[in-house]
Amino acid sequence: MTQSKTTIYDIAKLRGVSPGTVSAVLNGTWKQRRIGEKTALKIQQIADEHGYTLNLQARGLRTARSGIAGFIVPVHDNRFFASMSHAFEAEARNRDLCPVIASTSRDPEQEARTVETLIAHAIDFLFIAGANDPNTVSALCKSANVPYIFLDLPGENARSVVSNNYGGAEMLTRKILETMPSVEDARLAKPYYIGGGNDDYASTLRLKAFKDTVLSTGGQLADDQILLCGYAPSHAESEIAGLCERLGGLPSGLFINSIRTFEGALSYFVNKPAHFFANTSIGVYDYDPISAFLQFPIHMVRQDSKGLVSKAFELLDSKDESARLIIIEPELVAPRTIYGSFFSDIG
Amino acid sequence: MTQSKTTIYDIAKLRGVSPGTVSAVLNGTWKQRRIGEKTALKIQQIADEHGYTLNLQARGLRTARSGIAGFIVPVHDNRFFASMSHAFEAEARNRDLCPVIASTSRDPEQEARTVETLIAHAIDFLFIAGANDPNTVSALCKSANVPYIFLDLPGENARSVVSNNYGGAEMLTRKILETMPSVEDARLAKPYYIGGGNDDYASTLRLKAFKDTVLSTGGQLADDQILLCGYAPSHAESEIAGLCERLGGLPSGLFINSIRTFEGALSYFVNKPAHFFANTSIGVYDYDPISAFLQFPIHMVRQDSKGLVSKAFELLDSKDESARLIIIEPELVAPRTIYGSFFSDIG
DNA sequence: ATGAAAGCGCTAACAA
DNA sequence: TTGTTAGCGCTTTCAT
Repeated sequence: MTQSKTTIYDIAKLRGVSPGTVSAVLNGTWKQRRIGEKTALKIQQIADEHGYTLNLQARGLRTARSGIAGFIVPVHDNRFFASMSHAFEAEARNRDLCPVIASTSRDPEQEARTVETLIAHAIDFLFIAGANDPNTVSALCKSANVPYIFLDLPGENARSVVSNNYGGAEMLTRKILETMPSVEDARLAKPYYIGGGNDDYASTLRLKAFKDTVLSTGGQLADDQILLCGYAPSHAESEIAGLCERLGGLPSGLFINSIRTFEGALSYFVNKPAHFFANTSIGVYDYDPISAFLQFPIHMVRQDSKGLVSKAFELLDSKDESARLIIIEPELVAPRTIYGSFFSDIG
Repeated sequence: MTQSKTTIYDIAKLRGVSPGTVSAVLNGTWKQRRIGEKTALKIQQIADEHGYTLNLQARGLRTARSGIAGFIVPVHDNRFFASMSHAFEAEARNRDLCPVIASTSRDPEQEARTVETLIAHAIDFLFIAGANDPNTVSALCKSANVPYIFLDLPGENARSVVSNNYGGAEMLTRKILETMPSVEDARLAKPYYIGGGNDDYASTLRLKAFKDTVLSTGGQLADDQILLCGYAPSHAESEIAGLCERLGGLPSGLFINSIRTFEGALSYFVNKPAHFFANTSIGVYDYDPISAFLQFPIHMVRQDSKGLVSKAFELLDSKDESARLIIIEPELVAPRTIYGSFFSDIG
């Protein structure tokens, strides 16, 4: 493999035509350039024989576009974002673009660098899901004149498509309140909220919805009902262990803010007997298909990842570039718990 | 935003120096070019003020490399592949490369097109996980002189890093056989295998390991113990429903070939009472954290996605380009089922 | 310590 | 119906 790559010049020379002709043939514009079919065929054939491969960097340099559609996610190993990636890929392919997906590990600096790199590759447009530093992203895209849309987490003064965190949390809280068994012990007879913080966009809205809904339905709400322990499963585990020990059992209602928090809770639950779960109603703000089959019923909120992506593409198509926020409704998923005979009344 | 992008020429003119100088300053080679520090600083400043952004396509065209590391996965929304993507991103970033991840939806044609596109962008190297048509991928990369490594599914005559499917399935089968409760009914007292096909690389090995292990431990093995129903959860659901109806219950051993097959099985299990699961031992060839907490114990195999990726990078670094197959061991994950009191003896 | 200039491979406007 | 040519923005060798 000492021979360097074949270019249109090589082919032109081989066939005794001009590079321009070869170019036209190879990129499909030869009909409008009214190039003879025999020439075209022959050129194609030579290209194939010599294993010609297009140099997209050269084309991109010339045309000032790359045909790349960029998508940035915080992490790949997360159902919600992975599902968005999937939808993004499909639609980008539909449009004959090359989807390029990058992740930032939630690091603002890496986010900025990634955006810069993508811009430097002359991407056609950029979607950013769960941005860490929306303002910087906005500034970079704007100055490079690259169309961009935020997903899941909105940017100020930019086009954004987000999930209805408030509405979803309200639904979930209502469901928990509805199905909360009545218990004697006053300290147990209250809904608790666990997981995440109050600093990120989504969690702030969810927590507010939880509070509003509890209060508006005449429930009590004290500070000790809110356990902000971040997203790490291990923290959630110790936090919920502490709670259950303080209270002497599971509270009758539990709003769990993410699937990772839930995993932590499960680690604590693992040693508990079945009756431990008899007097509680649990909701998780996230979706996982297997959680639906646990021995106790879990109410889950599934965000519409496909819907988010497809709306973002609609926004991109509408030439209206004014900032606007589109809100997509999530869905409440009922438990499918195996314990039909036991819990079905509160399912 | 009518002004077009700033280039090194603009900056050169602004400062009254030559484009070459600006280039050297902006790409960090100015020290070895022995350019004055004051000049360098000034040029940097002008670049910043004018929002200069590098054009990587131009650089790539010139240098014939792009600084892009390519990774192809079949799908994004899958724990195993998502985890590999994550590891890939991290390591590529470590090396100051831009990680680009694309998926093919298991479509060989899309796979080929994606490889071509990435090659056309002059990627530095390519990893392909779960390739659909390894031979085509090999041919394309080889002819473009792009280093490439297969992951999870090996290519003929190419460097590959794969999971030990045979060994993993053997472990899992052994564990199932060990923990299989003894039952009266002869038709139930056998291990069954469900899910996938016998055409793809991984499944072939797993099935073979299952058969070998069952036979080598003196077990019986008839055709009806093997249910190849593909990967769709819905197929798995009806298949397992049929099986349980034929047998009058769950067999005492069940080898489930993938998490999606398992999801299908759960859909059938959902209406069953607890005693339905009393006399069975279930193993799943895949890992899911929440499955570990189901009411009946699930033995799982977790493939070492990080290990696969890191070995692939090692292979890339070793300049030895000869084809070789590296095998990574998966891990058997014990159940953490909540039913400690009930199933702990067979856990 | 810096400038000049060639050229990476392709496209597209203009000629012929 | 095809050829010619001028760049796209950057790097890099050779001058100075």
